Amino acid sequence: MTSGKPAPISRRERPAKPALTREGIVEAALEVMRAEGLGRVTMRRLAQQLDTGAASLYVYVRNTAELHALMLDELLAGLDLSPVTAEGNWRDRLVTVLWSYVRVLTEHPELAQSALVTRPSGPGYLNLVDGLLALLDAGVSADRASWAVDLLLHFATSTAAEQGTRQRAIDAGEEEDRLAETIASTSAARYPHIAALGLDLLSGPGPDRLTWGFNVLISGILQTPRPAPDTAPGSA
Amino acid sequence: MTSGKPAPISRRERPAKPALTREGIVEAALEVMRAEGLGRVTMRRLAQQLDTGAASLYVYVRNTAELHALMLDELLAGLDLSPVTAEGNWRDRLVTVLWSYVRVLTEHPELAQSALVTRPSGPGYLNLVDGLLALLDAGVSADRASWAVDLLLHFATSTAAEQGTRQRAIDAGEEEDRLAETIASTSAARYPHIAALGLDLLSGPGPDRLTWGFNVLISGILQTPRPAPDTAPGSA
DNA sequence: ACCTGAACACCGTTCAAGT
DNA sequence: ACCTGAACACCGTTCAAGT
Repeated sequence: MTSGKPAPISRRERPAKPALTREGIVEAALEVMRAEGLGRVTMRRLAQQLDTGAASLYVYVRNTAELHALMLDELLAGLDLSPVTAEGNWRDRLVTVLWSYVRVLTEHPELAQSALVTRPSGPGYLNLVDGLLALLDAGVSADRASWAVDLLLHFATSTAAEQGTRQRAIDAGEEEDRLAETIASTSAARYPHIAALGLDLLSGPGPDRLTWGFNVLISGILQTPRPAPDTAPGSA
Repeated sequence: MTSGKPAPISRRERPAKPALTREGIVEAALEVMRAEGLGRVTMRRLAQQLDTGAASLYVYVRNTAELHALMLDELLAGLDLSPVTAEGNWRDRLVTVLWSYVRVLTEHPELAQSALVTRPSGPGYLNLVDGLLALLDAGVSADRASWAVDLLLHFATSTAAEQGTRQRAIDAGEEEDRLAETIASTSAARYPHIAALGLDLLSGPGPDRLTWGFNVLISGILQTPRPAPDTAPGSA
């Protein structure tokens, strides 16, 4: 992706065997993921890709969870944060940045899922958070921005995790069908409100819905102050 | 670990060997989960618990994902939905029900994670959705309630998934420490807004924060109409 | 119809031993 | 210091064969 490495070890020929580095491992992992999905990014498969043994990877990466976190951060480092400093309505710019975050995660939905469990902490993530805070600065106080950024990213991440994995999962659509069937066959007596809504309930998280969600969150944030700390604020 | 196994095979005595059923399997799975965590609820471990072979389970359960969904629905069926029909402010009652949902999921956080991927569709879930719709009915139009219930459950589920798994994950706290360290050592130049907030950024999703989140969502929902369908509404 | 053993094709992680 | 093979302790799922 960056630049062509000029044949590092190569005793004579060989595709290179690029000498293990943390960065190289992460890059290879992203490659495998793009080609075969995160499910195939296992230590063993990855070692094979790098022409080494699985055990070697543990010199550079603590475990699979850390590997995933590194992969995600690499992706986040590629985000376009220019809207942060652009002209125009801060709300619109905020939504734009959030959308670009969701877009990245939706392309690699399994990573989104792992981000839900292991909170990222790399430079890519910190950059994003800092940008979002800058945008929120225009609209809310700092303490509220702190919770707000968490809420917004949380929503964005979990939406991506949900959507994406669902596309792939369980033979695409079968699940949807099952739910649709359930709703259709549901006695209006047992679940009256669901029956009344019918299929609208699963119109699914299209783009409209995500944008609506962002707007709900932002409006809500603007209207809801943080509660005053009740117990001593410094209590560990 | 649990108790001394009292002579297992015995053709005469025996605790019963309860004859496999879908319900029995789910129940046993919940037992194993409560005792050893969802990570240990594997087909093989479960089969062992039920004194049979792993292959036998596939007669009753399509795969591991379905098993997890069944387990979750069983848990949801136990929710207290009485606030739905109680007296009082609908917003408060809505938050109460959502809180009870989160409480269940937080006790079994790994299930929350799986719920994010495989949308539940059992009676327990439908019951909950119907109840939430009933509550929302007091405040918003039906079409908005449809999206709202999704958004609220989504937030609740992912919060539980995040919190819970994080407690266990990566040696409890190490990750937090790492992030805190990063923030502390962060040059205020590179991430000025993060530096300005300092540790408040990771004050963590305590109860206050979840309640704040629900209030943000509800306020936002009340203020944000669904967009008018732009393209032909019936387009597949 | 239900149940089973055995097999297939995998996993993450550790560790003693090599270079 | 880094790398490796081999081992440990597991997985989900399928399938032919039994009852």
